[in-house]
Amino acid sequence: MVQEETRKGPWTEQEDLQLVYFVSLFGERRWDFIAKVSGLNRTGKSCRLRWVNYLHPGLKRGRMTPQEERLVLELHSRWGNRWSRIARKLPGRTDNEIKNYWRTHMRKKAQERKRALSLSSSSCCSTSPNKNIPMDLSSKAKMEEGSSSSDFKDVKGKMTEEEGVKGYPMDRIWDEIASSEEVSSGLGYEGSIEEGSSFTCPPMASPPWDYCFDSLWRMDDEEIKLLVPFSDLSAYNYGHSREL
DNA sequence: AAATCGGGCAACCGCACGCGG
DNA sequence: GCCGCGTGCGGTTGCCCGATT
Repeated sequence: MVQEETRKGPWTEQEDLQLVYFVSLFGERRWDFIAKVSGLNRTGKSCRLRWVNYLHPGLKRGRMTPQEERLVLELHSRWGNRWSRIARKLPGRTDNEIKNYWRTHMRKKAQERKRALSLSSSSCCSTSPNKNIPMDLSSKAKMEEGSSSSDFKDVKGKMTEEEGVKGYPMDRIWDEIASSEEVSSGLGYEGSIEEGSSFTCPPMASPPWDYCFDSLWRMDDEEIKLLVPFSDLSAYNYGHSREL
């Protein structure tokens, strides 16, 4: 018998149902095993991803709240692109979701700044760069010029190879975009996010996290301490079914 | 009304890490 | 110590759909 080719692409409702059923039977582990016994012609990785990003019962749907947006900004300025780590601070949100949010958010910001730059460059000179825009303008301009039809991802790929070597790593650019955004939004994160500081942040509206019994959003002691101002600790006092 | 563009998001890929044999 | 396997993570791609022209 010829082995059927592994399926790729969007999941069907039937596949979702199958996956949910088998996960309920065997738990959130042994994804290869689940992929096999379920009869889904998917890889274990694909099953896991589908579960984590879409089918998990604790997932929150819909737009990010302003509180979540601020938190993402704050945590990204602290940790960089550690999406999974950031996601653990946002119960109900996945790393993928946050990553996507950040990308589009930053793309928007980059476009706005590009617009602002082109406006200011017509009336202003290059000798007195705006202090709120710490980025090397030539690098930035290059970066954005290269983005025909504003396809930022391509630019980013190039930056890591070309610009990055020249001493302007993409991460730094993203950080600077973010930090300038923080400054401009008057949030003044800089002082409060130092390691060991009090890390104050506006309290999040406490969502009904009680249903998050599983381990997607576990956190270690240090992280819990960090988060105490945000939400009632007891919300995280659920049983963990798996170790990390 | 049709074509084009851009944002949002789901999913894939490759690499790294941890663990057991 | 090495190897293979399972899993997690970050980066990237491609599709869908609403907005705009």
